[in-house]
Amino acid sequence: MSEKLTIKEIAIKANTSKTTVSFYLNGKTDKMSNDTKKRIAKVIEETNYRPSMAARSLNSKGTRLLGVIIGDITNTFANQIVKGIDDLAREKRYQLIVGNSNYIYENEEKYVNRMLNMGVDGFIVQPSSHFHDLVERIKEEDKELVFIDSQVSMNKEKWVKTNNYEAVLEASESLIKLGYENFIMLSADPSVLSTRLERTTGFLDALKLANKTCTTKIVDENVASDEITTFITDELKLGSKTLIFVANCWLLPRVYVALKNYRNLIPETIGLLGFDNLEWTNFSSPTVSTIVQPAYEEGEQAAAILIDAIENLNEQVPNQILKCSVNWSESTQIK
Amino acid sequence: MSEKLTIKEIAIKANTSKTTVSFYLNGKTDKMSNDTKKRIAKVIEETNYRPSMAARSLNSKGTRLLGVIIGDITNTFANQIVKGIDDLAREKRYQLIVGNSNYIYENEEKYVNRMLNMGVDGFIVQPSSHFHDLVERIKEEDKELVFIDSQVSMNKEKWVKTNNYEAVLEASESLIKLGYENFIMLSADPSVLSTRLERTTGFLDALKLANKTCTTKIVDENVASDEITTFITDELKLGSKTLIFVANCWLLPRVYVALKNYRNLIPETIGLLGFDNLEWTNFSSPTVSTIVQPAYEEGEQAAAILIDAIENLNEQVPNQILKCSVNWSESTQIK
DNA sequence: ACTAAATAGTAAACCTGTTTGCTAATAACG
DNA sequence: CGTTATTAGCAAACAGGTTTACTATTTAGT
Repeated sequence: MSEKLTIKEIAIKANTSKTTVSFYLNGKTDKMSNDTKKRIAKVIEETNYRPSMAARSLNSKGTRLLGVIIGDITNTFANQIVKGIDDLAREKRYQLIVGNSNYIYENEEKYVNRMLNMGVDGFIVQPSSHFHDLVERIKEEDKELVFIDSQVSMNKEKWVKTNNYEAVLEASESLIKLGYENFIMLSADPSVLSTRLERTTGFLDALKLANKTCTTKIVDENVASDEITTFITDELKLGSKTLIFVANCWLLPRVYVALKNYRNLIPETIGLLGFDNLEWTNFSSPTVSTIVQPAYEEGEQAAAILIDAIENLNEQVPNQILKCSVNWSESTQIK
Repeated sequence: MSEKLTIKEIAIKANTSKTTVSFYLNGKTDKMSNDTKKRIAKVIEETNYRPSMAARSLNSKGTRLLGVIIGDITNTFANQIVKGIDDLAREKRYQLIVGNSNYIYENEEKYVNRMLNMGVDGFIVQPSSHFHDLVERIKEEDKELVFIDSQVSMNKEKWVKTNNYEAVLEASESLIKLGYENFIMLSADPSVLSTRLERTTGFLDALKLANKTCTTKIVDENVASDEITTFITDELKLGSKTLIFVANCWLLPRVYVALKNYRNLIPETIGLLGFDNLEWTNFSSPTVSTIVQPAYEEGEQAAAILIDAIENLNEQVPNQILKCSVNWSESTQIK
């Protein structure tokens, strides 16, 4: 079927030239008679003509594509971020290309290259700590970059994040006051993601201020549930009030399962504090207290900053720190 | 900085012609001396040259972009589908562009147009019932299309789905045998999505076979929780065993909350059967029985079929019906 | 040794829009 | 009325690759 129509055919049908049609399509209609405009509009309408993006972006006018690289899109937090980005991007007529890095440098590199290939106008990245080298590559090609959630260098880049450190510090302090004596922290490798480091440091600093110590376990996503269960069981010094802080949302369910036989001790003897707005923590018994990040807003902000940079406006304030809130629930006593 | 290099410069540096470099880039190296190959490889390596996708796809060679249009990316089911598609696509060097339709025709249309603009090589779509008109538009442009989850016309299109009807029918029948007398069904509008219709029909057919009747409530995503709570409360004829079937994953938490004051009656007096693999149903108390679709596999299959069609291979069998399983849990008695 | 076939490589046309530089035609001005 | 300024519009060059059609050089075959 589709003899795919080109701007040339439109021009012929509208009895004008390619140039004029092109101007029309790009809104440069100031030097154009109403009659011509109408003729072109009519033909475009009738033929349902849509210009080829490929040909357009050949002239390096930009592709209206944004590259989004995020650690794990299957978790709710990342999901909401992307939704926030997408909603704003769509409003501004940009389209997302999303990549899942699993926080692995090789994947980040692969996506950066691919997205540069495709001619994205800019990047929003939740970077692993190794992303550093890729920043240069992106800058070499004059593409804009906004970090989200985590960051690599505070210096020159644009970013949006949440106050992980302060939020954990404050929440921990208020829990310490409730009389917990024994502390356990579980986290994924803090050297991989700056937010992880902020969270673990926040917790440890709170303990330090209160002269408490803590047992820490660093795990990765492949950790066996058994291993966590064994660890938790070993570390629970029953009799002394224990607070368990789980720094990553995907880790929380595993810890929760490990606590299966101790649920009746929650929250009096065992306190549990997690991260992020997970649907199930509202339905579990007991429900779980979590520190909640404004993920959707984070995404919106990042998109606004990026698009602003791409279009050379200077309206958005870069580098925003958004505040977390705490969803106090049954797994911790309330002050 | 970046004097962006073109194939011409590479050719000059490698002391050869554009043509030869182009052939090299596309793997047409059969008629090429090893020496030439090495020279080109070296220059590309040194300069970190990457050809412009825009220029490439101008020659209508395809963009290696796949358009994915899905109802609601924030639910786990859709998420797993997209992950399945993405994993396979990445393996085959395709890139996804994902759009959220919210099951609304206008959004579907917008995304189809935009993705056609961008020159995607094909579509994977979870279509609303109104998608019909867009099928033609896609076919007019000779793009491939694979429906996933839902479908519009059984006739000519390719699709991958799960056996919603049979799964619901069987699960319901086995529950009816346990002695439930009173039946409640909640669903989103079945006329919008074919899977919804299959599920509701499956449930009603099971009841019909057993000579039972059912109270049905059709809601949309904006329904107030209060409304559901009131409905549930009104319909629960305590004393007679009641089975509640919730046909949509996003609806289940709202119903669950509505049952707050009746949880001790579960599962003896009240049975609850939901849909999809939701993390929280494993942590709630009681845990919830759900019919689980093999979402990730569905995505993989769809991607395999689509890519197969794009590349004109005929290796994949189109039109697969994957089997659901049931995650029997505490919200229903077990046979 | 001489033709036919295979090999290695290239110049030029092409894909579809955008942008530049120029030309008529009309309007404004003195 | 003649000259300049403005308006409306177009031909041609261009963007960065791919593909076609053709040439020159070897190799193979008899």
